[in-house]
Formats: sequence, structure tokens, C-alpha cells
Amino acid sequence: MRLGYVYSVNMSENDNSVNIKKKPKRYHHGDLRAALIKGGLELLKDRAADDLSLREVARHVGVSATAVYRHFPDKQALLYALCGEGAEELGKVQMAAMEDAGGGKAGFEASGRAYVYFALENPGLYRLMMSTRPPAELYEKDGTAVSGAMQLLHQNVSGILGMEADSLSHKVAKLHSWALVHGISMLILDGLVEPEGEVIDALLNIPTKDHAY
Amino acid sequence: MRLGYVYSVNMSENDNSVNIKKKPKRYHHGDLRAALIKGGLELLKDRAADDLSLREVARHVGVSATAVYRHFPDKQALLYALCGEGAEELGKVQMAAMEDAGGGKAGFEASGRAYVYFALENPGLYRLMMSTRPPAELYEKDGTAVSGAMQLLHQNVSGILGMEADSLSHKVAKLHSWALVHGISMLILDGLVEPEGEVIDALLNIPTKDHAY
DNA sequence: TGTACATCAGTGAACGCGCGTTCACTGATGTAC
DNA sequence: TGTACATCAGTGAACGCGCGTTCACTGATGTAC
Repeated sequence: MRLGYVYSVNMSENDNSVNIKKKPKRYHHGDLRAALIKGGLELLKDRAADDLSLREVARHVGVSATAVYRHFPDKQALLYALCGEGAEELGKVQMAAMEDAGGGKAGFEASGRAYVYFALENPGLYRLMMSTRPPAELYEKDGTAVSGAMQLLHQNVSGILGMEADSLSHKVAKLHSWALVHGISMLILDGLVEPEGEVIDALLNIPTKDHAY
Repeated sequence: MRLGYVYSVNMSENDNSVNIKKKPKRYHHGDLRAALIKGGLELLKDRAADDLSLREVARHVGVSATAVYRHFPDKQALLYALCGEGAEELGKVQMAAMEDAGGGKAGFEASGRAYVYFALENPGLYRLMMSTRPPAELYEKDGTAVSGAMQLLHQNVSGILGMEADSLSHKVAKLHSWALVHGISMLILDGLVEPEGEVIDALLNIPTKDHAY
């Protein structure tokens, strides 16, 4: 059955002929835009890579490929929108994790764990976010789909670790944290490391003087 | 000019006609195999991604796409060979860095730096190595193109950090080291972090009790 | 309330592209006599 | 040393594929009167 149609069956009044009409599905007020984003996210959930095709998303939603062009100027714009969703979601889970852990250093660590688990649960989306440089309009800060996470990290390194902004140690601590969570995420997503919660959790603490290696 | 031919020009003896013959280039004893690998590595040097096509490699070497099939059963086999070269090279630079630094902990740290610089200098190849799971015949240990590096890491965590093999802290330290160098590499390759040697070097020390964060 | 009409969100056909791979072939090389 | 021949590393044409994008179109929706 062709998904892109709604079939209506009418029986004629005078004779007994049956009239099957197919009419294009109709989405109101940007529903299809939302559906395309939702569909794209669903597809990215189920795959390890970020090789999403426009036609595939349209197919998944049950709409012709050309319909996408009513809502996005081109494929890239659709991908940007997906990145935007991902950025928002990542920001949310990180903030929630911080608050759940009561803020402070424990909160900082929790946000790191949330980052990794977000990546593991959204392999395709996470990869897409990391490999896409959206245009400045979308992310004014630094032109990345993880700018929210970066901002949070920046604040935490200043506020919680107490490092002077833009000092070398501040930069180092920032890179350290990000590289660690990103590295773990990617190694697991690429199948190079087994995802062992015990090991991950043990690692995702901020090293301190009394941290035992 | 079509690269895949060698042109020979003969002037006829009796009349003045000129005879231009094109004949296929001929590679002896696996020369083309080596040339294809070399060409593939060259292409991977110049690109950020690992989206190498068989036709592109053949084109670059100046040979028809089908010629590749005389030396590799399929595209995947060519990619595996490239991974093999990368693995060997990575192992070499890491060992060299360790020895140059006089072994021990300084050597371990140096090998980490060598790892990152290898990744930065070979973006496409590094990505390919991390995203490819070669068949067991190629890498018996763990089926990755970085198994040499992993082996070295394993030994160092045992030997230099003195951790009991397969203990939790051994696993954690291993993941920590790898995630850090891999994370830094990927963040820079993906353009999310500026490559600042000062910051990288400051970070690429093994955390110790007196390490100041 | 009914009608005429502009709008615009869908449609399928078609385009050109590069890809991996197969095919039948050709002609240079190396070997046996 | 010269000749006949098998081998095999190349060739270009062709295949089917999925892709992003363009095009002219259709018909449901919402609006003005």
C-alpha cells in the first residue's frame, strides 16, 4: 500500500459502481515539518551512522521525496533541524542530571555521565551533531550543535572547578572533560570498546588529588 | 591525456605515415597493488572524511576502476589494506615516541601524544581505521585496526602504571587513556576544538596525585 | 449560506550524478620446446 | 635463438542502484463576496 495516499471508497448512488479515490495525505500548519523531524530522529535512533538520506526520511514518513522541499530548502536544512533537536535534548538531559545530583561537583560529574548516555542512546543523531557545522543563525555562539553543552561546560569549569576563564588550566580542564566524554562515547559507538557501565561510571568522575588511579 | 595508457609513436619505414599506439600501462609483480594502497593513503591524507571510493583511488593512480579487481576481491579489501598500513604506521610512531622519551611514564605520555599527532596528520586514514572492523584474519587480537596500539596501551597500563591485568582500575585506566587521546583527536578533526599544541600537551600527561587541575 | 477563486502542500516523472561490480575483450609477458 | 602458446593484468562498455533536486501538475483548503 502506498503510504502517501488516503484512500476513500464511494459507492455510486444510481448504479452499483464502486469508486476508489486516492488523495494525497494532507498535513496542516507545518505538521509535515514536525513529522519529518520526528521521522528523521527515529531513523537516526536505529542506526550507528549518520548517513541519512532525504528520500529515506520522506519514505519513512510516508510522503514523496519532493514534499520535503515544501518545508526545507534542501537536505542540509533538514539535517540542521535534526541537529537543533538533538542540541536541545542534550542540553535538557544534562541540566536535569545536574539538578538531580544536587549541583556542585557531583552535578558536574552527573552531567558528564548524562552526555555519554545521550550519545549511546542516540548514535546516529550524536554523530550527526558532531560532524555538522550548522550555519551561524542556528547556533550563534560557536557554530556547533553542541554549543549548549559547551556553554554549560564552560560555566562549570569556572564555577565548580573554580578556574579563571580563558586561563590555560581552564582550557585544559575543559578539553579534558569534553575529550573524555566524547572519547568514551565514540569508542563505544564505533564498537572499539565494550559498554561496561561499571568502567564508564568509575571513569566519569573529575580527577581530584585523592582520586585513585 | 588518458593516464592509463603509454603512447608509443612509430614512423613507418616505407611511407611517411605516423603510427601512434596506445598500450595499457603494465605493473609487474604487484606494483599496482602497492600503487593503489599508496594512492589511497594519499587521498586519505587530503580529506577530513573516510568516504573513499574505489573509482576515485583507481582514477588517482591512473588506472581503470576494473583493474583494482585484479588485486583486491572488492572495495572492502582495499580499505582493509589501507587500515593495515595505518595500523603499522601508528604502531611505529608510537614505539618511536616511547623510545625517544626514554620509556617509562614519560615514554607512555609521549606515545599518547604521538597517537594524537598521527590522527591529526592522517585525518581520513584515522577515521577509516576507527570505523572499520577488519576481518579476523587481518587483526587476530581484537578485530580492530588499532589493535597494536591497544596492545601497547595494555602493556603500559600494566607495566608502567603497575596495575593488575583485567582489574577494574586497569580497565578504567586503559579506557581513560584511550578515550582521552581519541576524544582530543576526534574533537579537533571534527572542527569542534582548535588544535592548540600548548593545551594538548598540557592535557596529555597521565594524571597523578600531584597533577594540578 | 453558497460560490468563485487564489493559494499552496502535496504528487510522479525525470534529470544527471557517482558509485560498486560484471562482462567480454586484448595484448604484453613469460615459458616450453 | 626463434616460435607457439598459455597466462593474466589491463581495458571500456554496461548494469542497476540510490541519491538530491527540478519540473509541471493537481486538487484540497481557506477566503472574499
